[in-house]
Amino acid sequence: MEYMKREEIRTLLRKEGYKATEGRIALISELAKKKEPQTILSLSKRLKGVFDETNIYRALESFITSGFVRKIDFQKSHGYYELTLGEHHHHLVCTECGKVEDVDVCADKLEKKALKGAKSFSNIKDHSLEFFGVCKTCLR
Amino acid sequence: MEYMKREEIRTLLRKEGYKATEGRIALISELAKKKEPQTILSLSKRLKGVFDETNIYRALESFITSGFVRKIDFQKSHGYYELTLGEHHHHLVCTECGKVEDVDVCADKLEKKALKGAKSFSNIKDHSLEFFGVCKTCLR
DNA sequence: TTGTAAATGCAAATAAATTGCAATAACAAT
DNA sequence: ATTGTTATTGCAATTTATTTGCATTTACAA
Repeated sequence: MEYMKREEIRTLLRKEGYKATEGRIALISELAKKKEPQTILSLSKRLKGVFDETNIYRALESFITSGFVRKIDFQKSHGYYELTLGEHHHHLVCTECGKVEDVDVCADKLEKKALKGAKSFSNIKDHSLEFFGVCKTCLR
Repeated sequence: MEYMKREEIRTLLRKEGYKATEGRIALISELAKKKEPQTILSLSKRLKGVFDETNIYRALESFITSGFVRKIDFQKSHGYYELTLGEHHHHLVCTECGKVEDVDVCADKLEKKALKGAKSFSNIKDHSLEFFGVCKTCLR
């Protein structure tokens, strides 16, 4: 994801059964602009006057259910959100400054293995995988 | 972790540079009693009169820094915490009812691989890995 | 014992997420 | 194009989660 055309976003929304409103289009557009996961606060600042915080919460929650947005935990008291369109990927996060870098590893195989060993589950829909360390800058 | 002796907890705290206070001992003892990650709310109910919520937050935060507690994301608006003593493990979580099952897979190897490909990091200290699905009970 | 720094409890503040509801907009069906 | 229906929105108010400040207390080294 780098940039998404308005029509592309409208199509996505309709396909998932949503009305293609300005607010939701703008939200998805903002998510698509950056490849790092974003906070509600940051999104709501950039969507001021277009889509308020309450609705960002509501939209993101439903998008997560639909499966094209993912909530990510960076060990903070608030969540981070990103589109799951395109290549699914994971992150390496600096525990000092919060810097985020994408990593090109994935737990697909582990997911299969985990499902095999599972007692109470017959399916796994998704997984989260984040790595934590101290970045080179903070190391001094 | 199943159960930790008082002296064992005191030793751990001292080793990590903390004063072995009743509150912290009780907190760690509660964490050790269950193998599922626990919420602040649940902990603070069980520690009523012994260690208040504020201090549970403070203690857990410092224990995370020390490395023997981990905060886990189950896609809720609040955190879950567990001891990382003993075998490090991951979870399979029901997105409907919140049921948690331990899984016996780990991303150790992926961690090494991720570090190799990392640009801004020269070390990785930890990782989180959670699987999400719908449990058999909720499937009806 | 006792001094001292760390830890605690309590109150209050801030931040994050959720809910209710009347007004509005999207879009399917005319 | 117009209209009716229903999802969606904005706003205000709540609730829940987390953090901070500070005076008092406690652990423990000396």
